[in-house]
Amino acid sequence: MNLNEVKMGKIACCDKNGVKKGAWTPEEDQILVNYIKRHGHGTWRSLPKHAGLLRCGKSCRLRWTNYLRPGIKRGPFSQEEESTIIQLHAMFGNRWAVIASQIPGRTDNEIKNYWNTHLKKRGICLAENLQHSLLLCQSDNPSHNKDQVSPLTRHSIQWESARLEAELRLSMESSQLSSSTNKIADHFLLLWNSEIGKSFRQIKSKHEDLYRSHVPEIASTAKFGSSSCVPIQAGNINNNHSTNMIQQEEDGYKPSTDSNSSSLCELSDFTNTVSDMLLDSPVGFDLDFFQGNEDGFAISLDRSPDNSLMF
DNA sequence: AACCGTGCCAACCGCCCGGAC
DNA sequence: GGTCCGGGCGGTTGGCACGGT
Repeated sequence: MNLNEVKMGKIACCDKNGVKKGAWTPEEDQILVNYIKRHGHGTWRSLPKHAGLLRCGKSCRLRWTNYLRPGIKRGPFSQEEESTIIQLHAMFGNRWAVIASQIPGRTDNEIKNYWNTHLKKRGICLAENLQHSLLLCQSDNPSHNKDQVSPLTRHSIQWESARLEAELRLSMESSQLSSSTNKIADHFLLLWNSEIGKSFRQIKSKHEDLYRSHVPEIASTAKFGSSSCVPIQAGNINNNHSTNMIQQEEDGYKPSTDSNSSSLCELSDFTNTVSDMLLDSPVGFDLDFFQGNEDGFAISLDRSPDNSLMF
């Protein structure tokens, strides 16, 4: 057992087999890189022996794919990458490999870590803050009648709170999805990368800009929510209006009929096209999975009407 | 200066899937 | 059809860094 393993706090159970564990040294990295450059990785299990490394093949593969492989992007995530992660996570849950495949230079491990340490926490904090704000508005201050709270604010809080809770719930439940969803995920990736997916993201951006410009108090704090951009209908929350975009408010805001209606038309067209594509799905899932309605369309990953994912 | 708590992230572990036999 | 094996994936662990007391 070497010093490094002692520092790592791990008893090298494989030491008796001559297999080293723990952090990789620069020397080991160099050996691995040189070998793969010359011979390719071949069979991972036999690689350590041929390369002269005292590691198991699995460890070599992990080190290569997550750290040494060319094209790995280090450093902080950009706004765009973050937004993509959130959107894809809303669709696929904890399927990090699928998400990573859409973000060049980032590994599944890195995305998983980023989600667990940054995004998930941010989502929970925001949801709690919003719920707290709502409670304060409604009960803590007797002189502060809830009717005096701006409908826009109240509606926004309800909306964001409900959506975040549902999004978090979905992320937890997604781990329980059956393997049949793999093919569904593939199909969604196809859509995501198509022109349709591209235009869908543009349309969504339009709605977000509209939303942000009229809900500054939410937009300024709701980085998670505003960038995730995948409003979700929460079934177990008492919010009667959460599925409707904010339409009428006391501050005189009147949504632009033109931009709204054209966006809705685009969304409607998008929905129809997607439905057509999904009819060709090799998986054969029923269309309860993907429903259109007057509010737009919904993707119900668990096929429960109470947990639909609203676009 | 020492200790403690917390966040980050590289690495490990165990399970699962698909291909070969 | 059953078994074995390699590889991939997601969850978890634990050392390090850093800030607060």
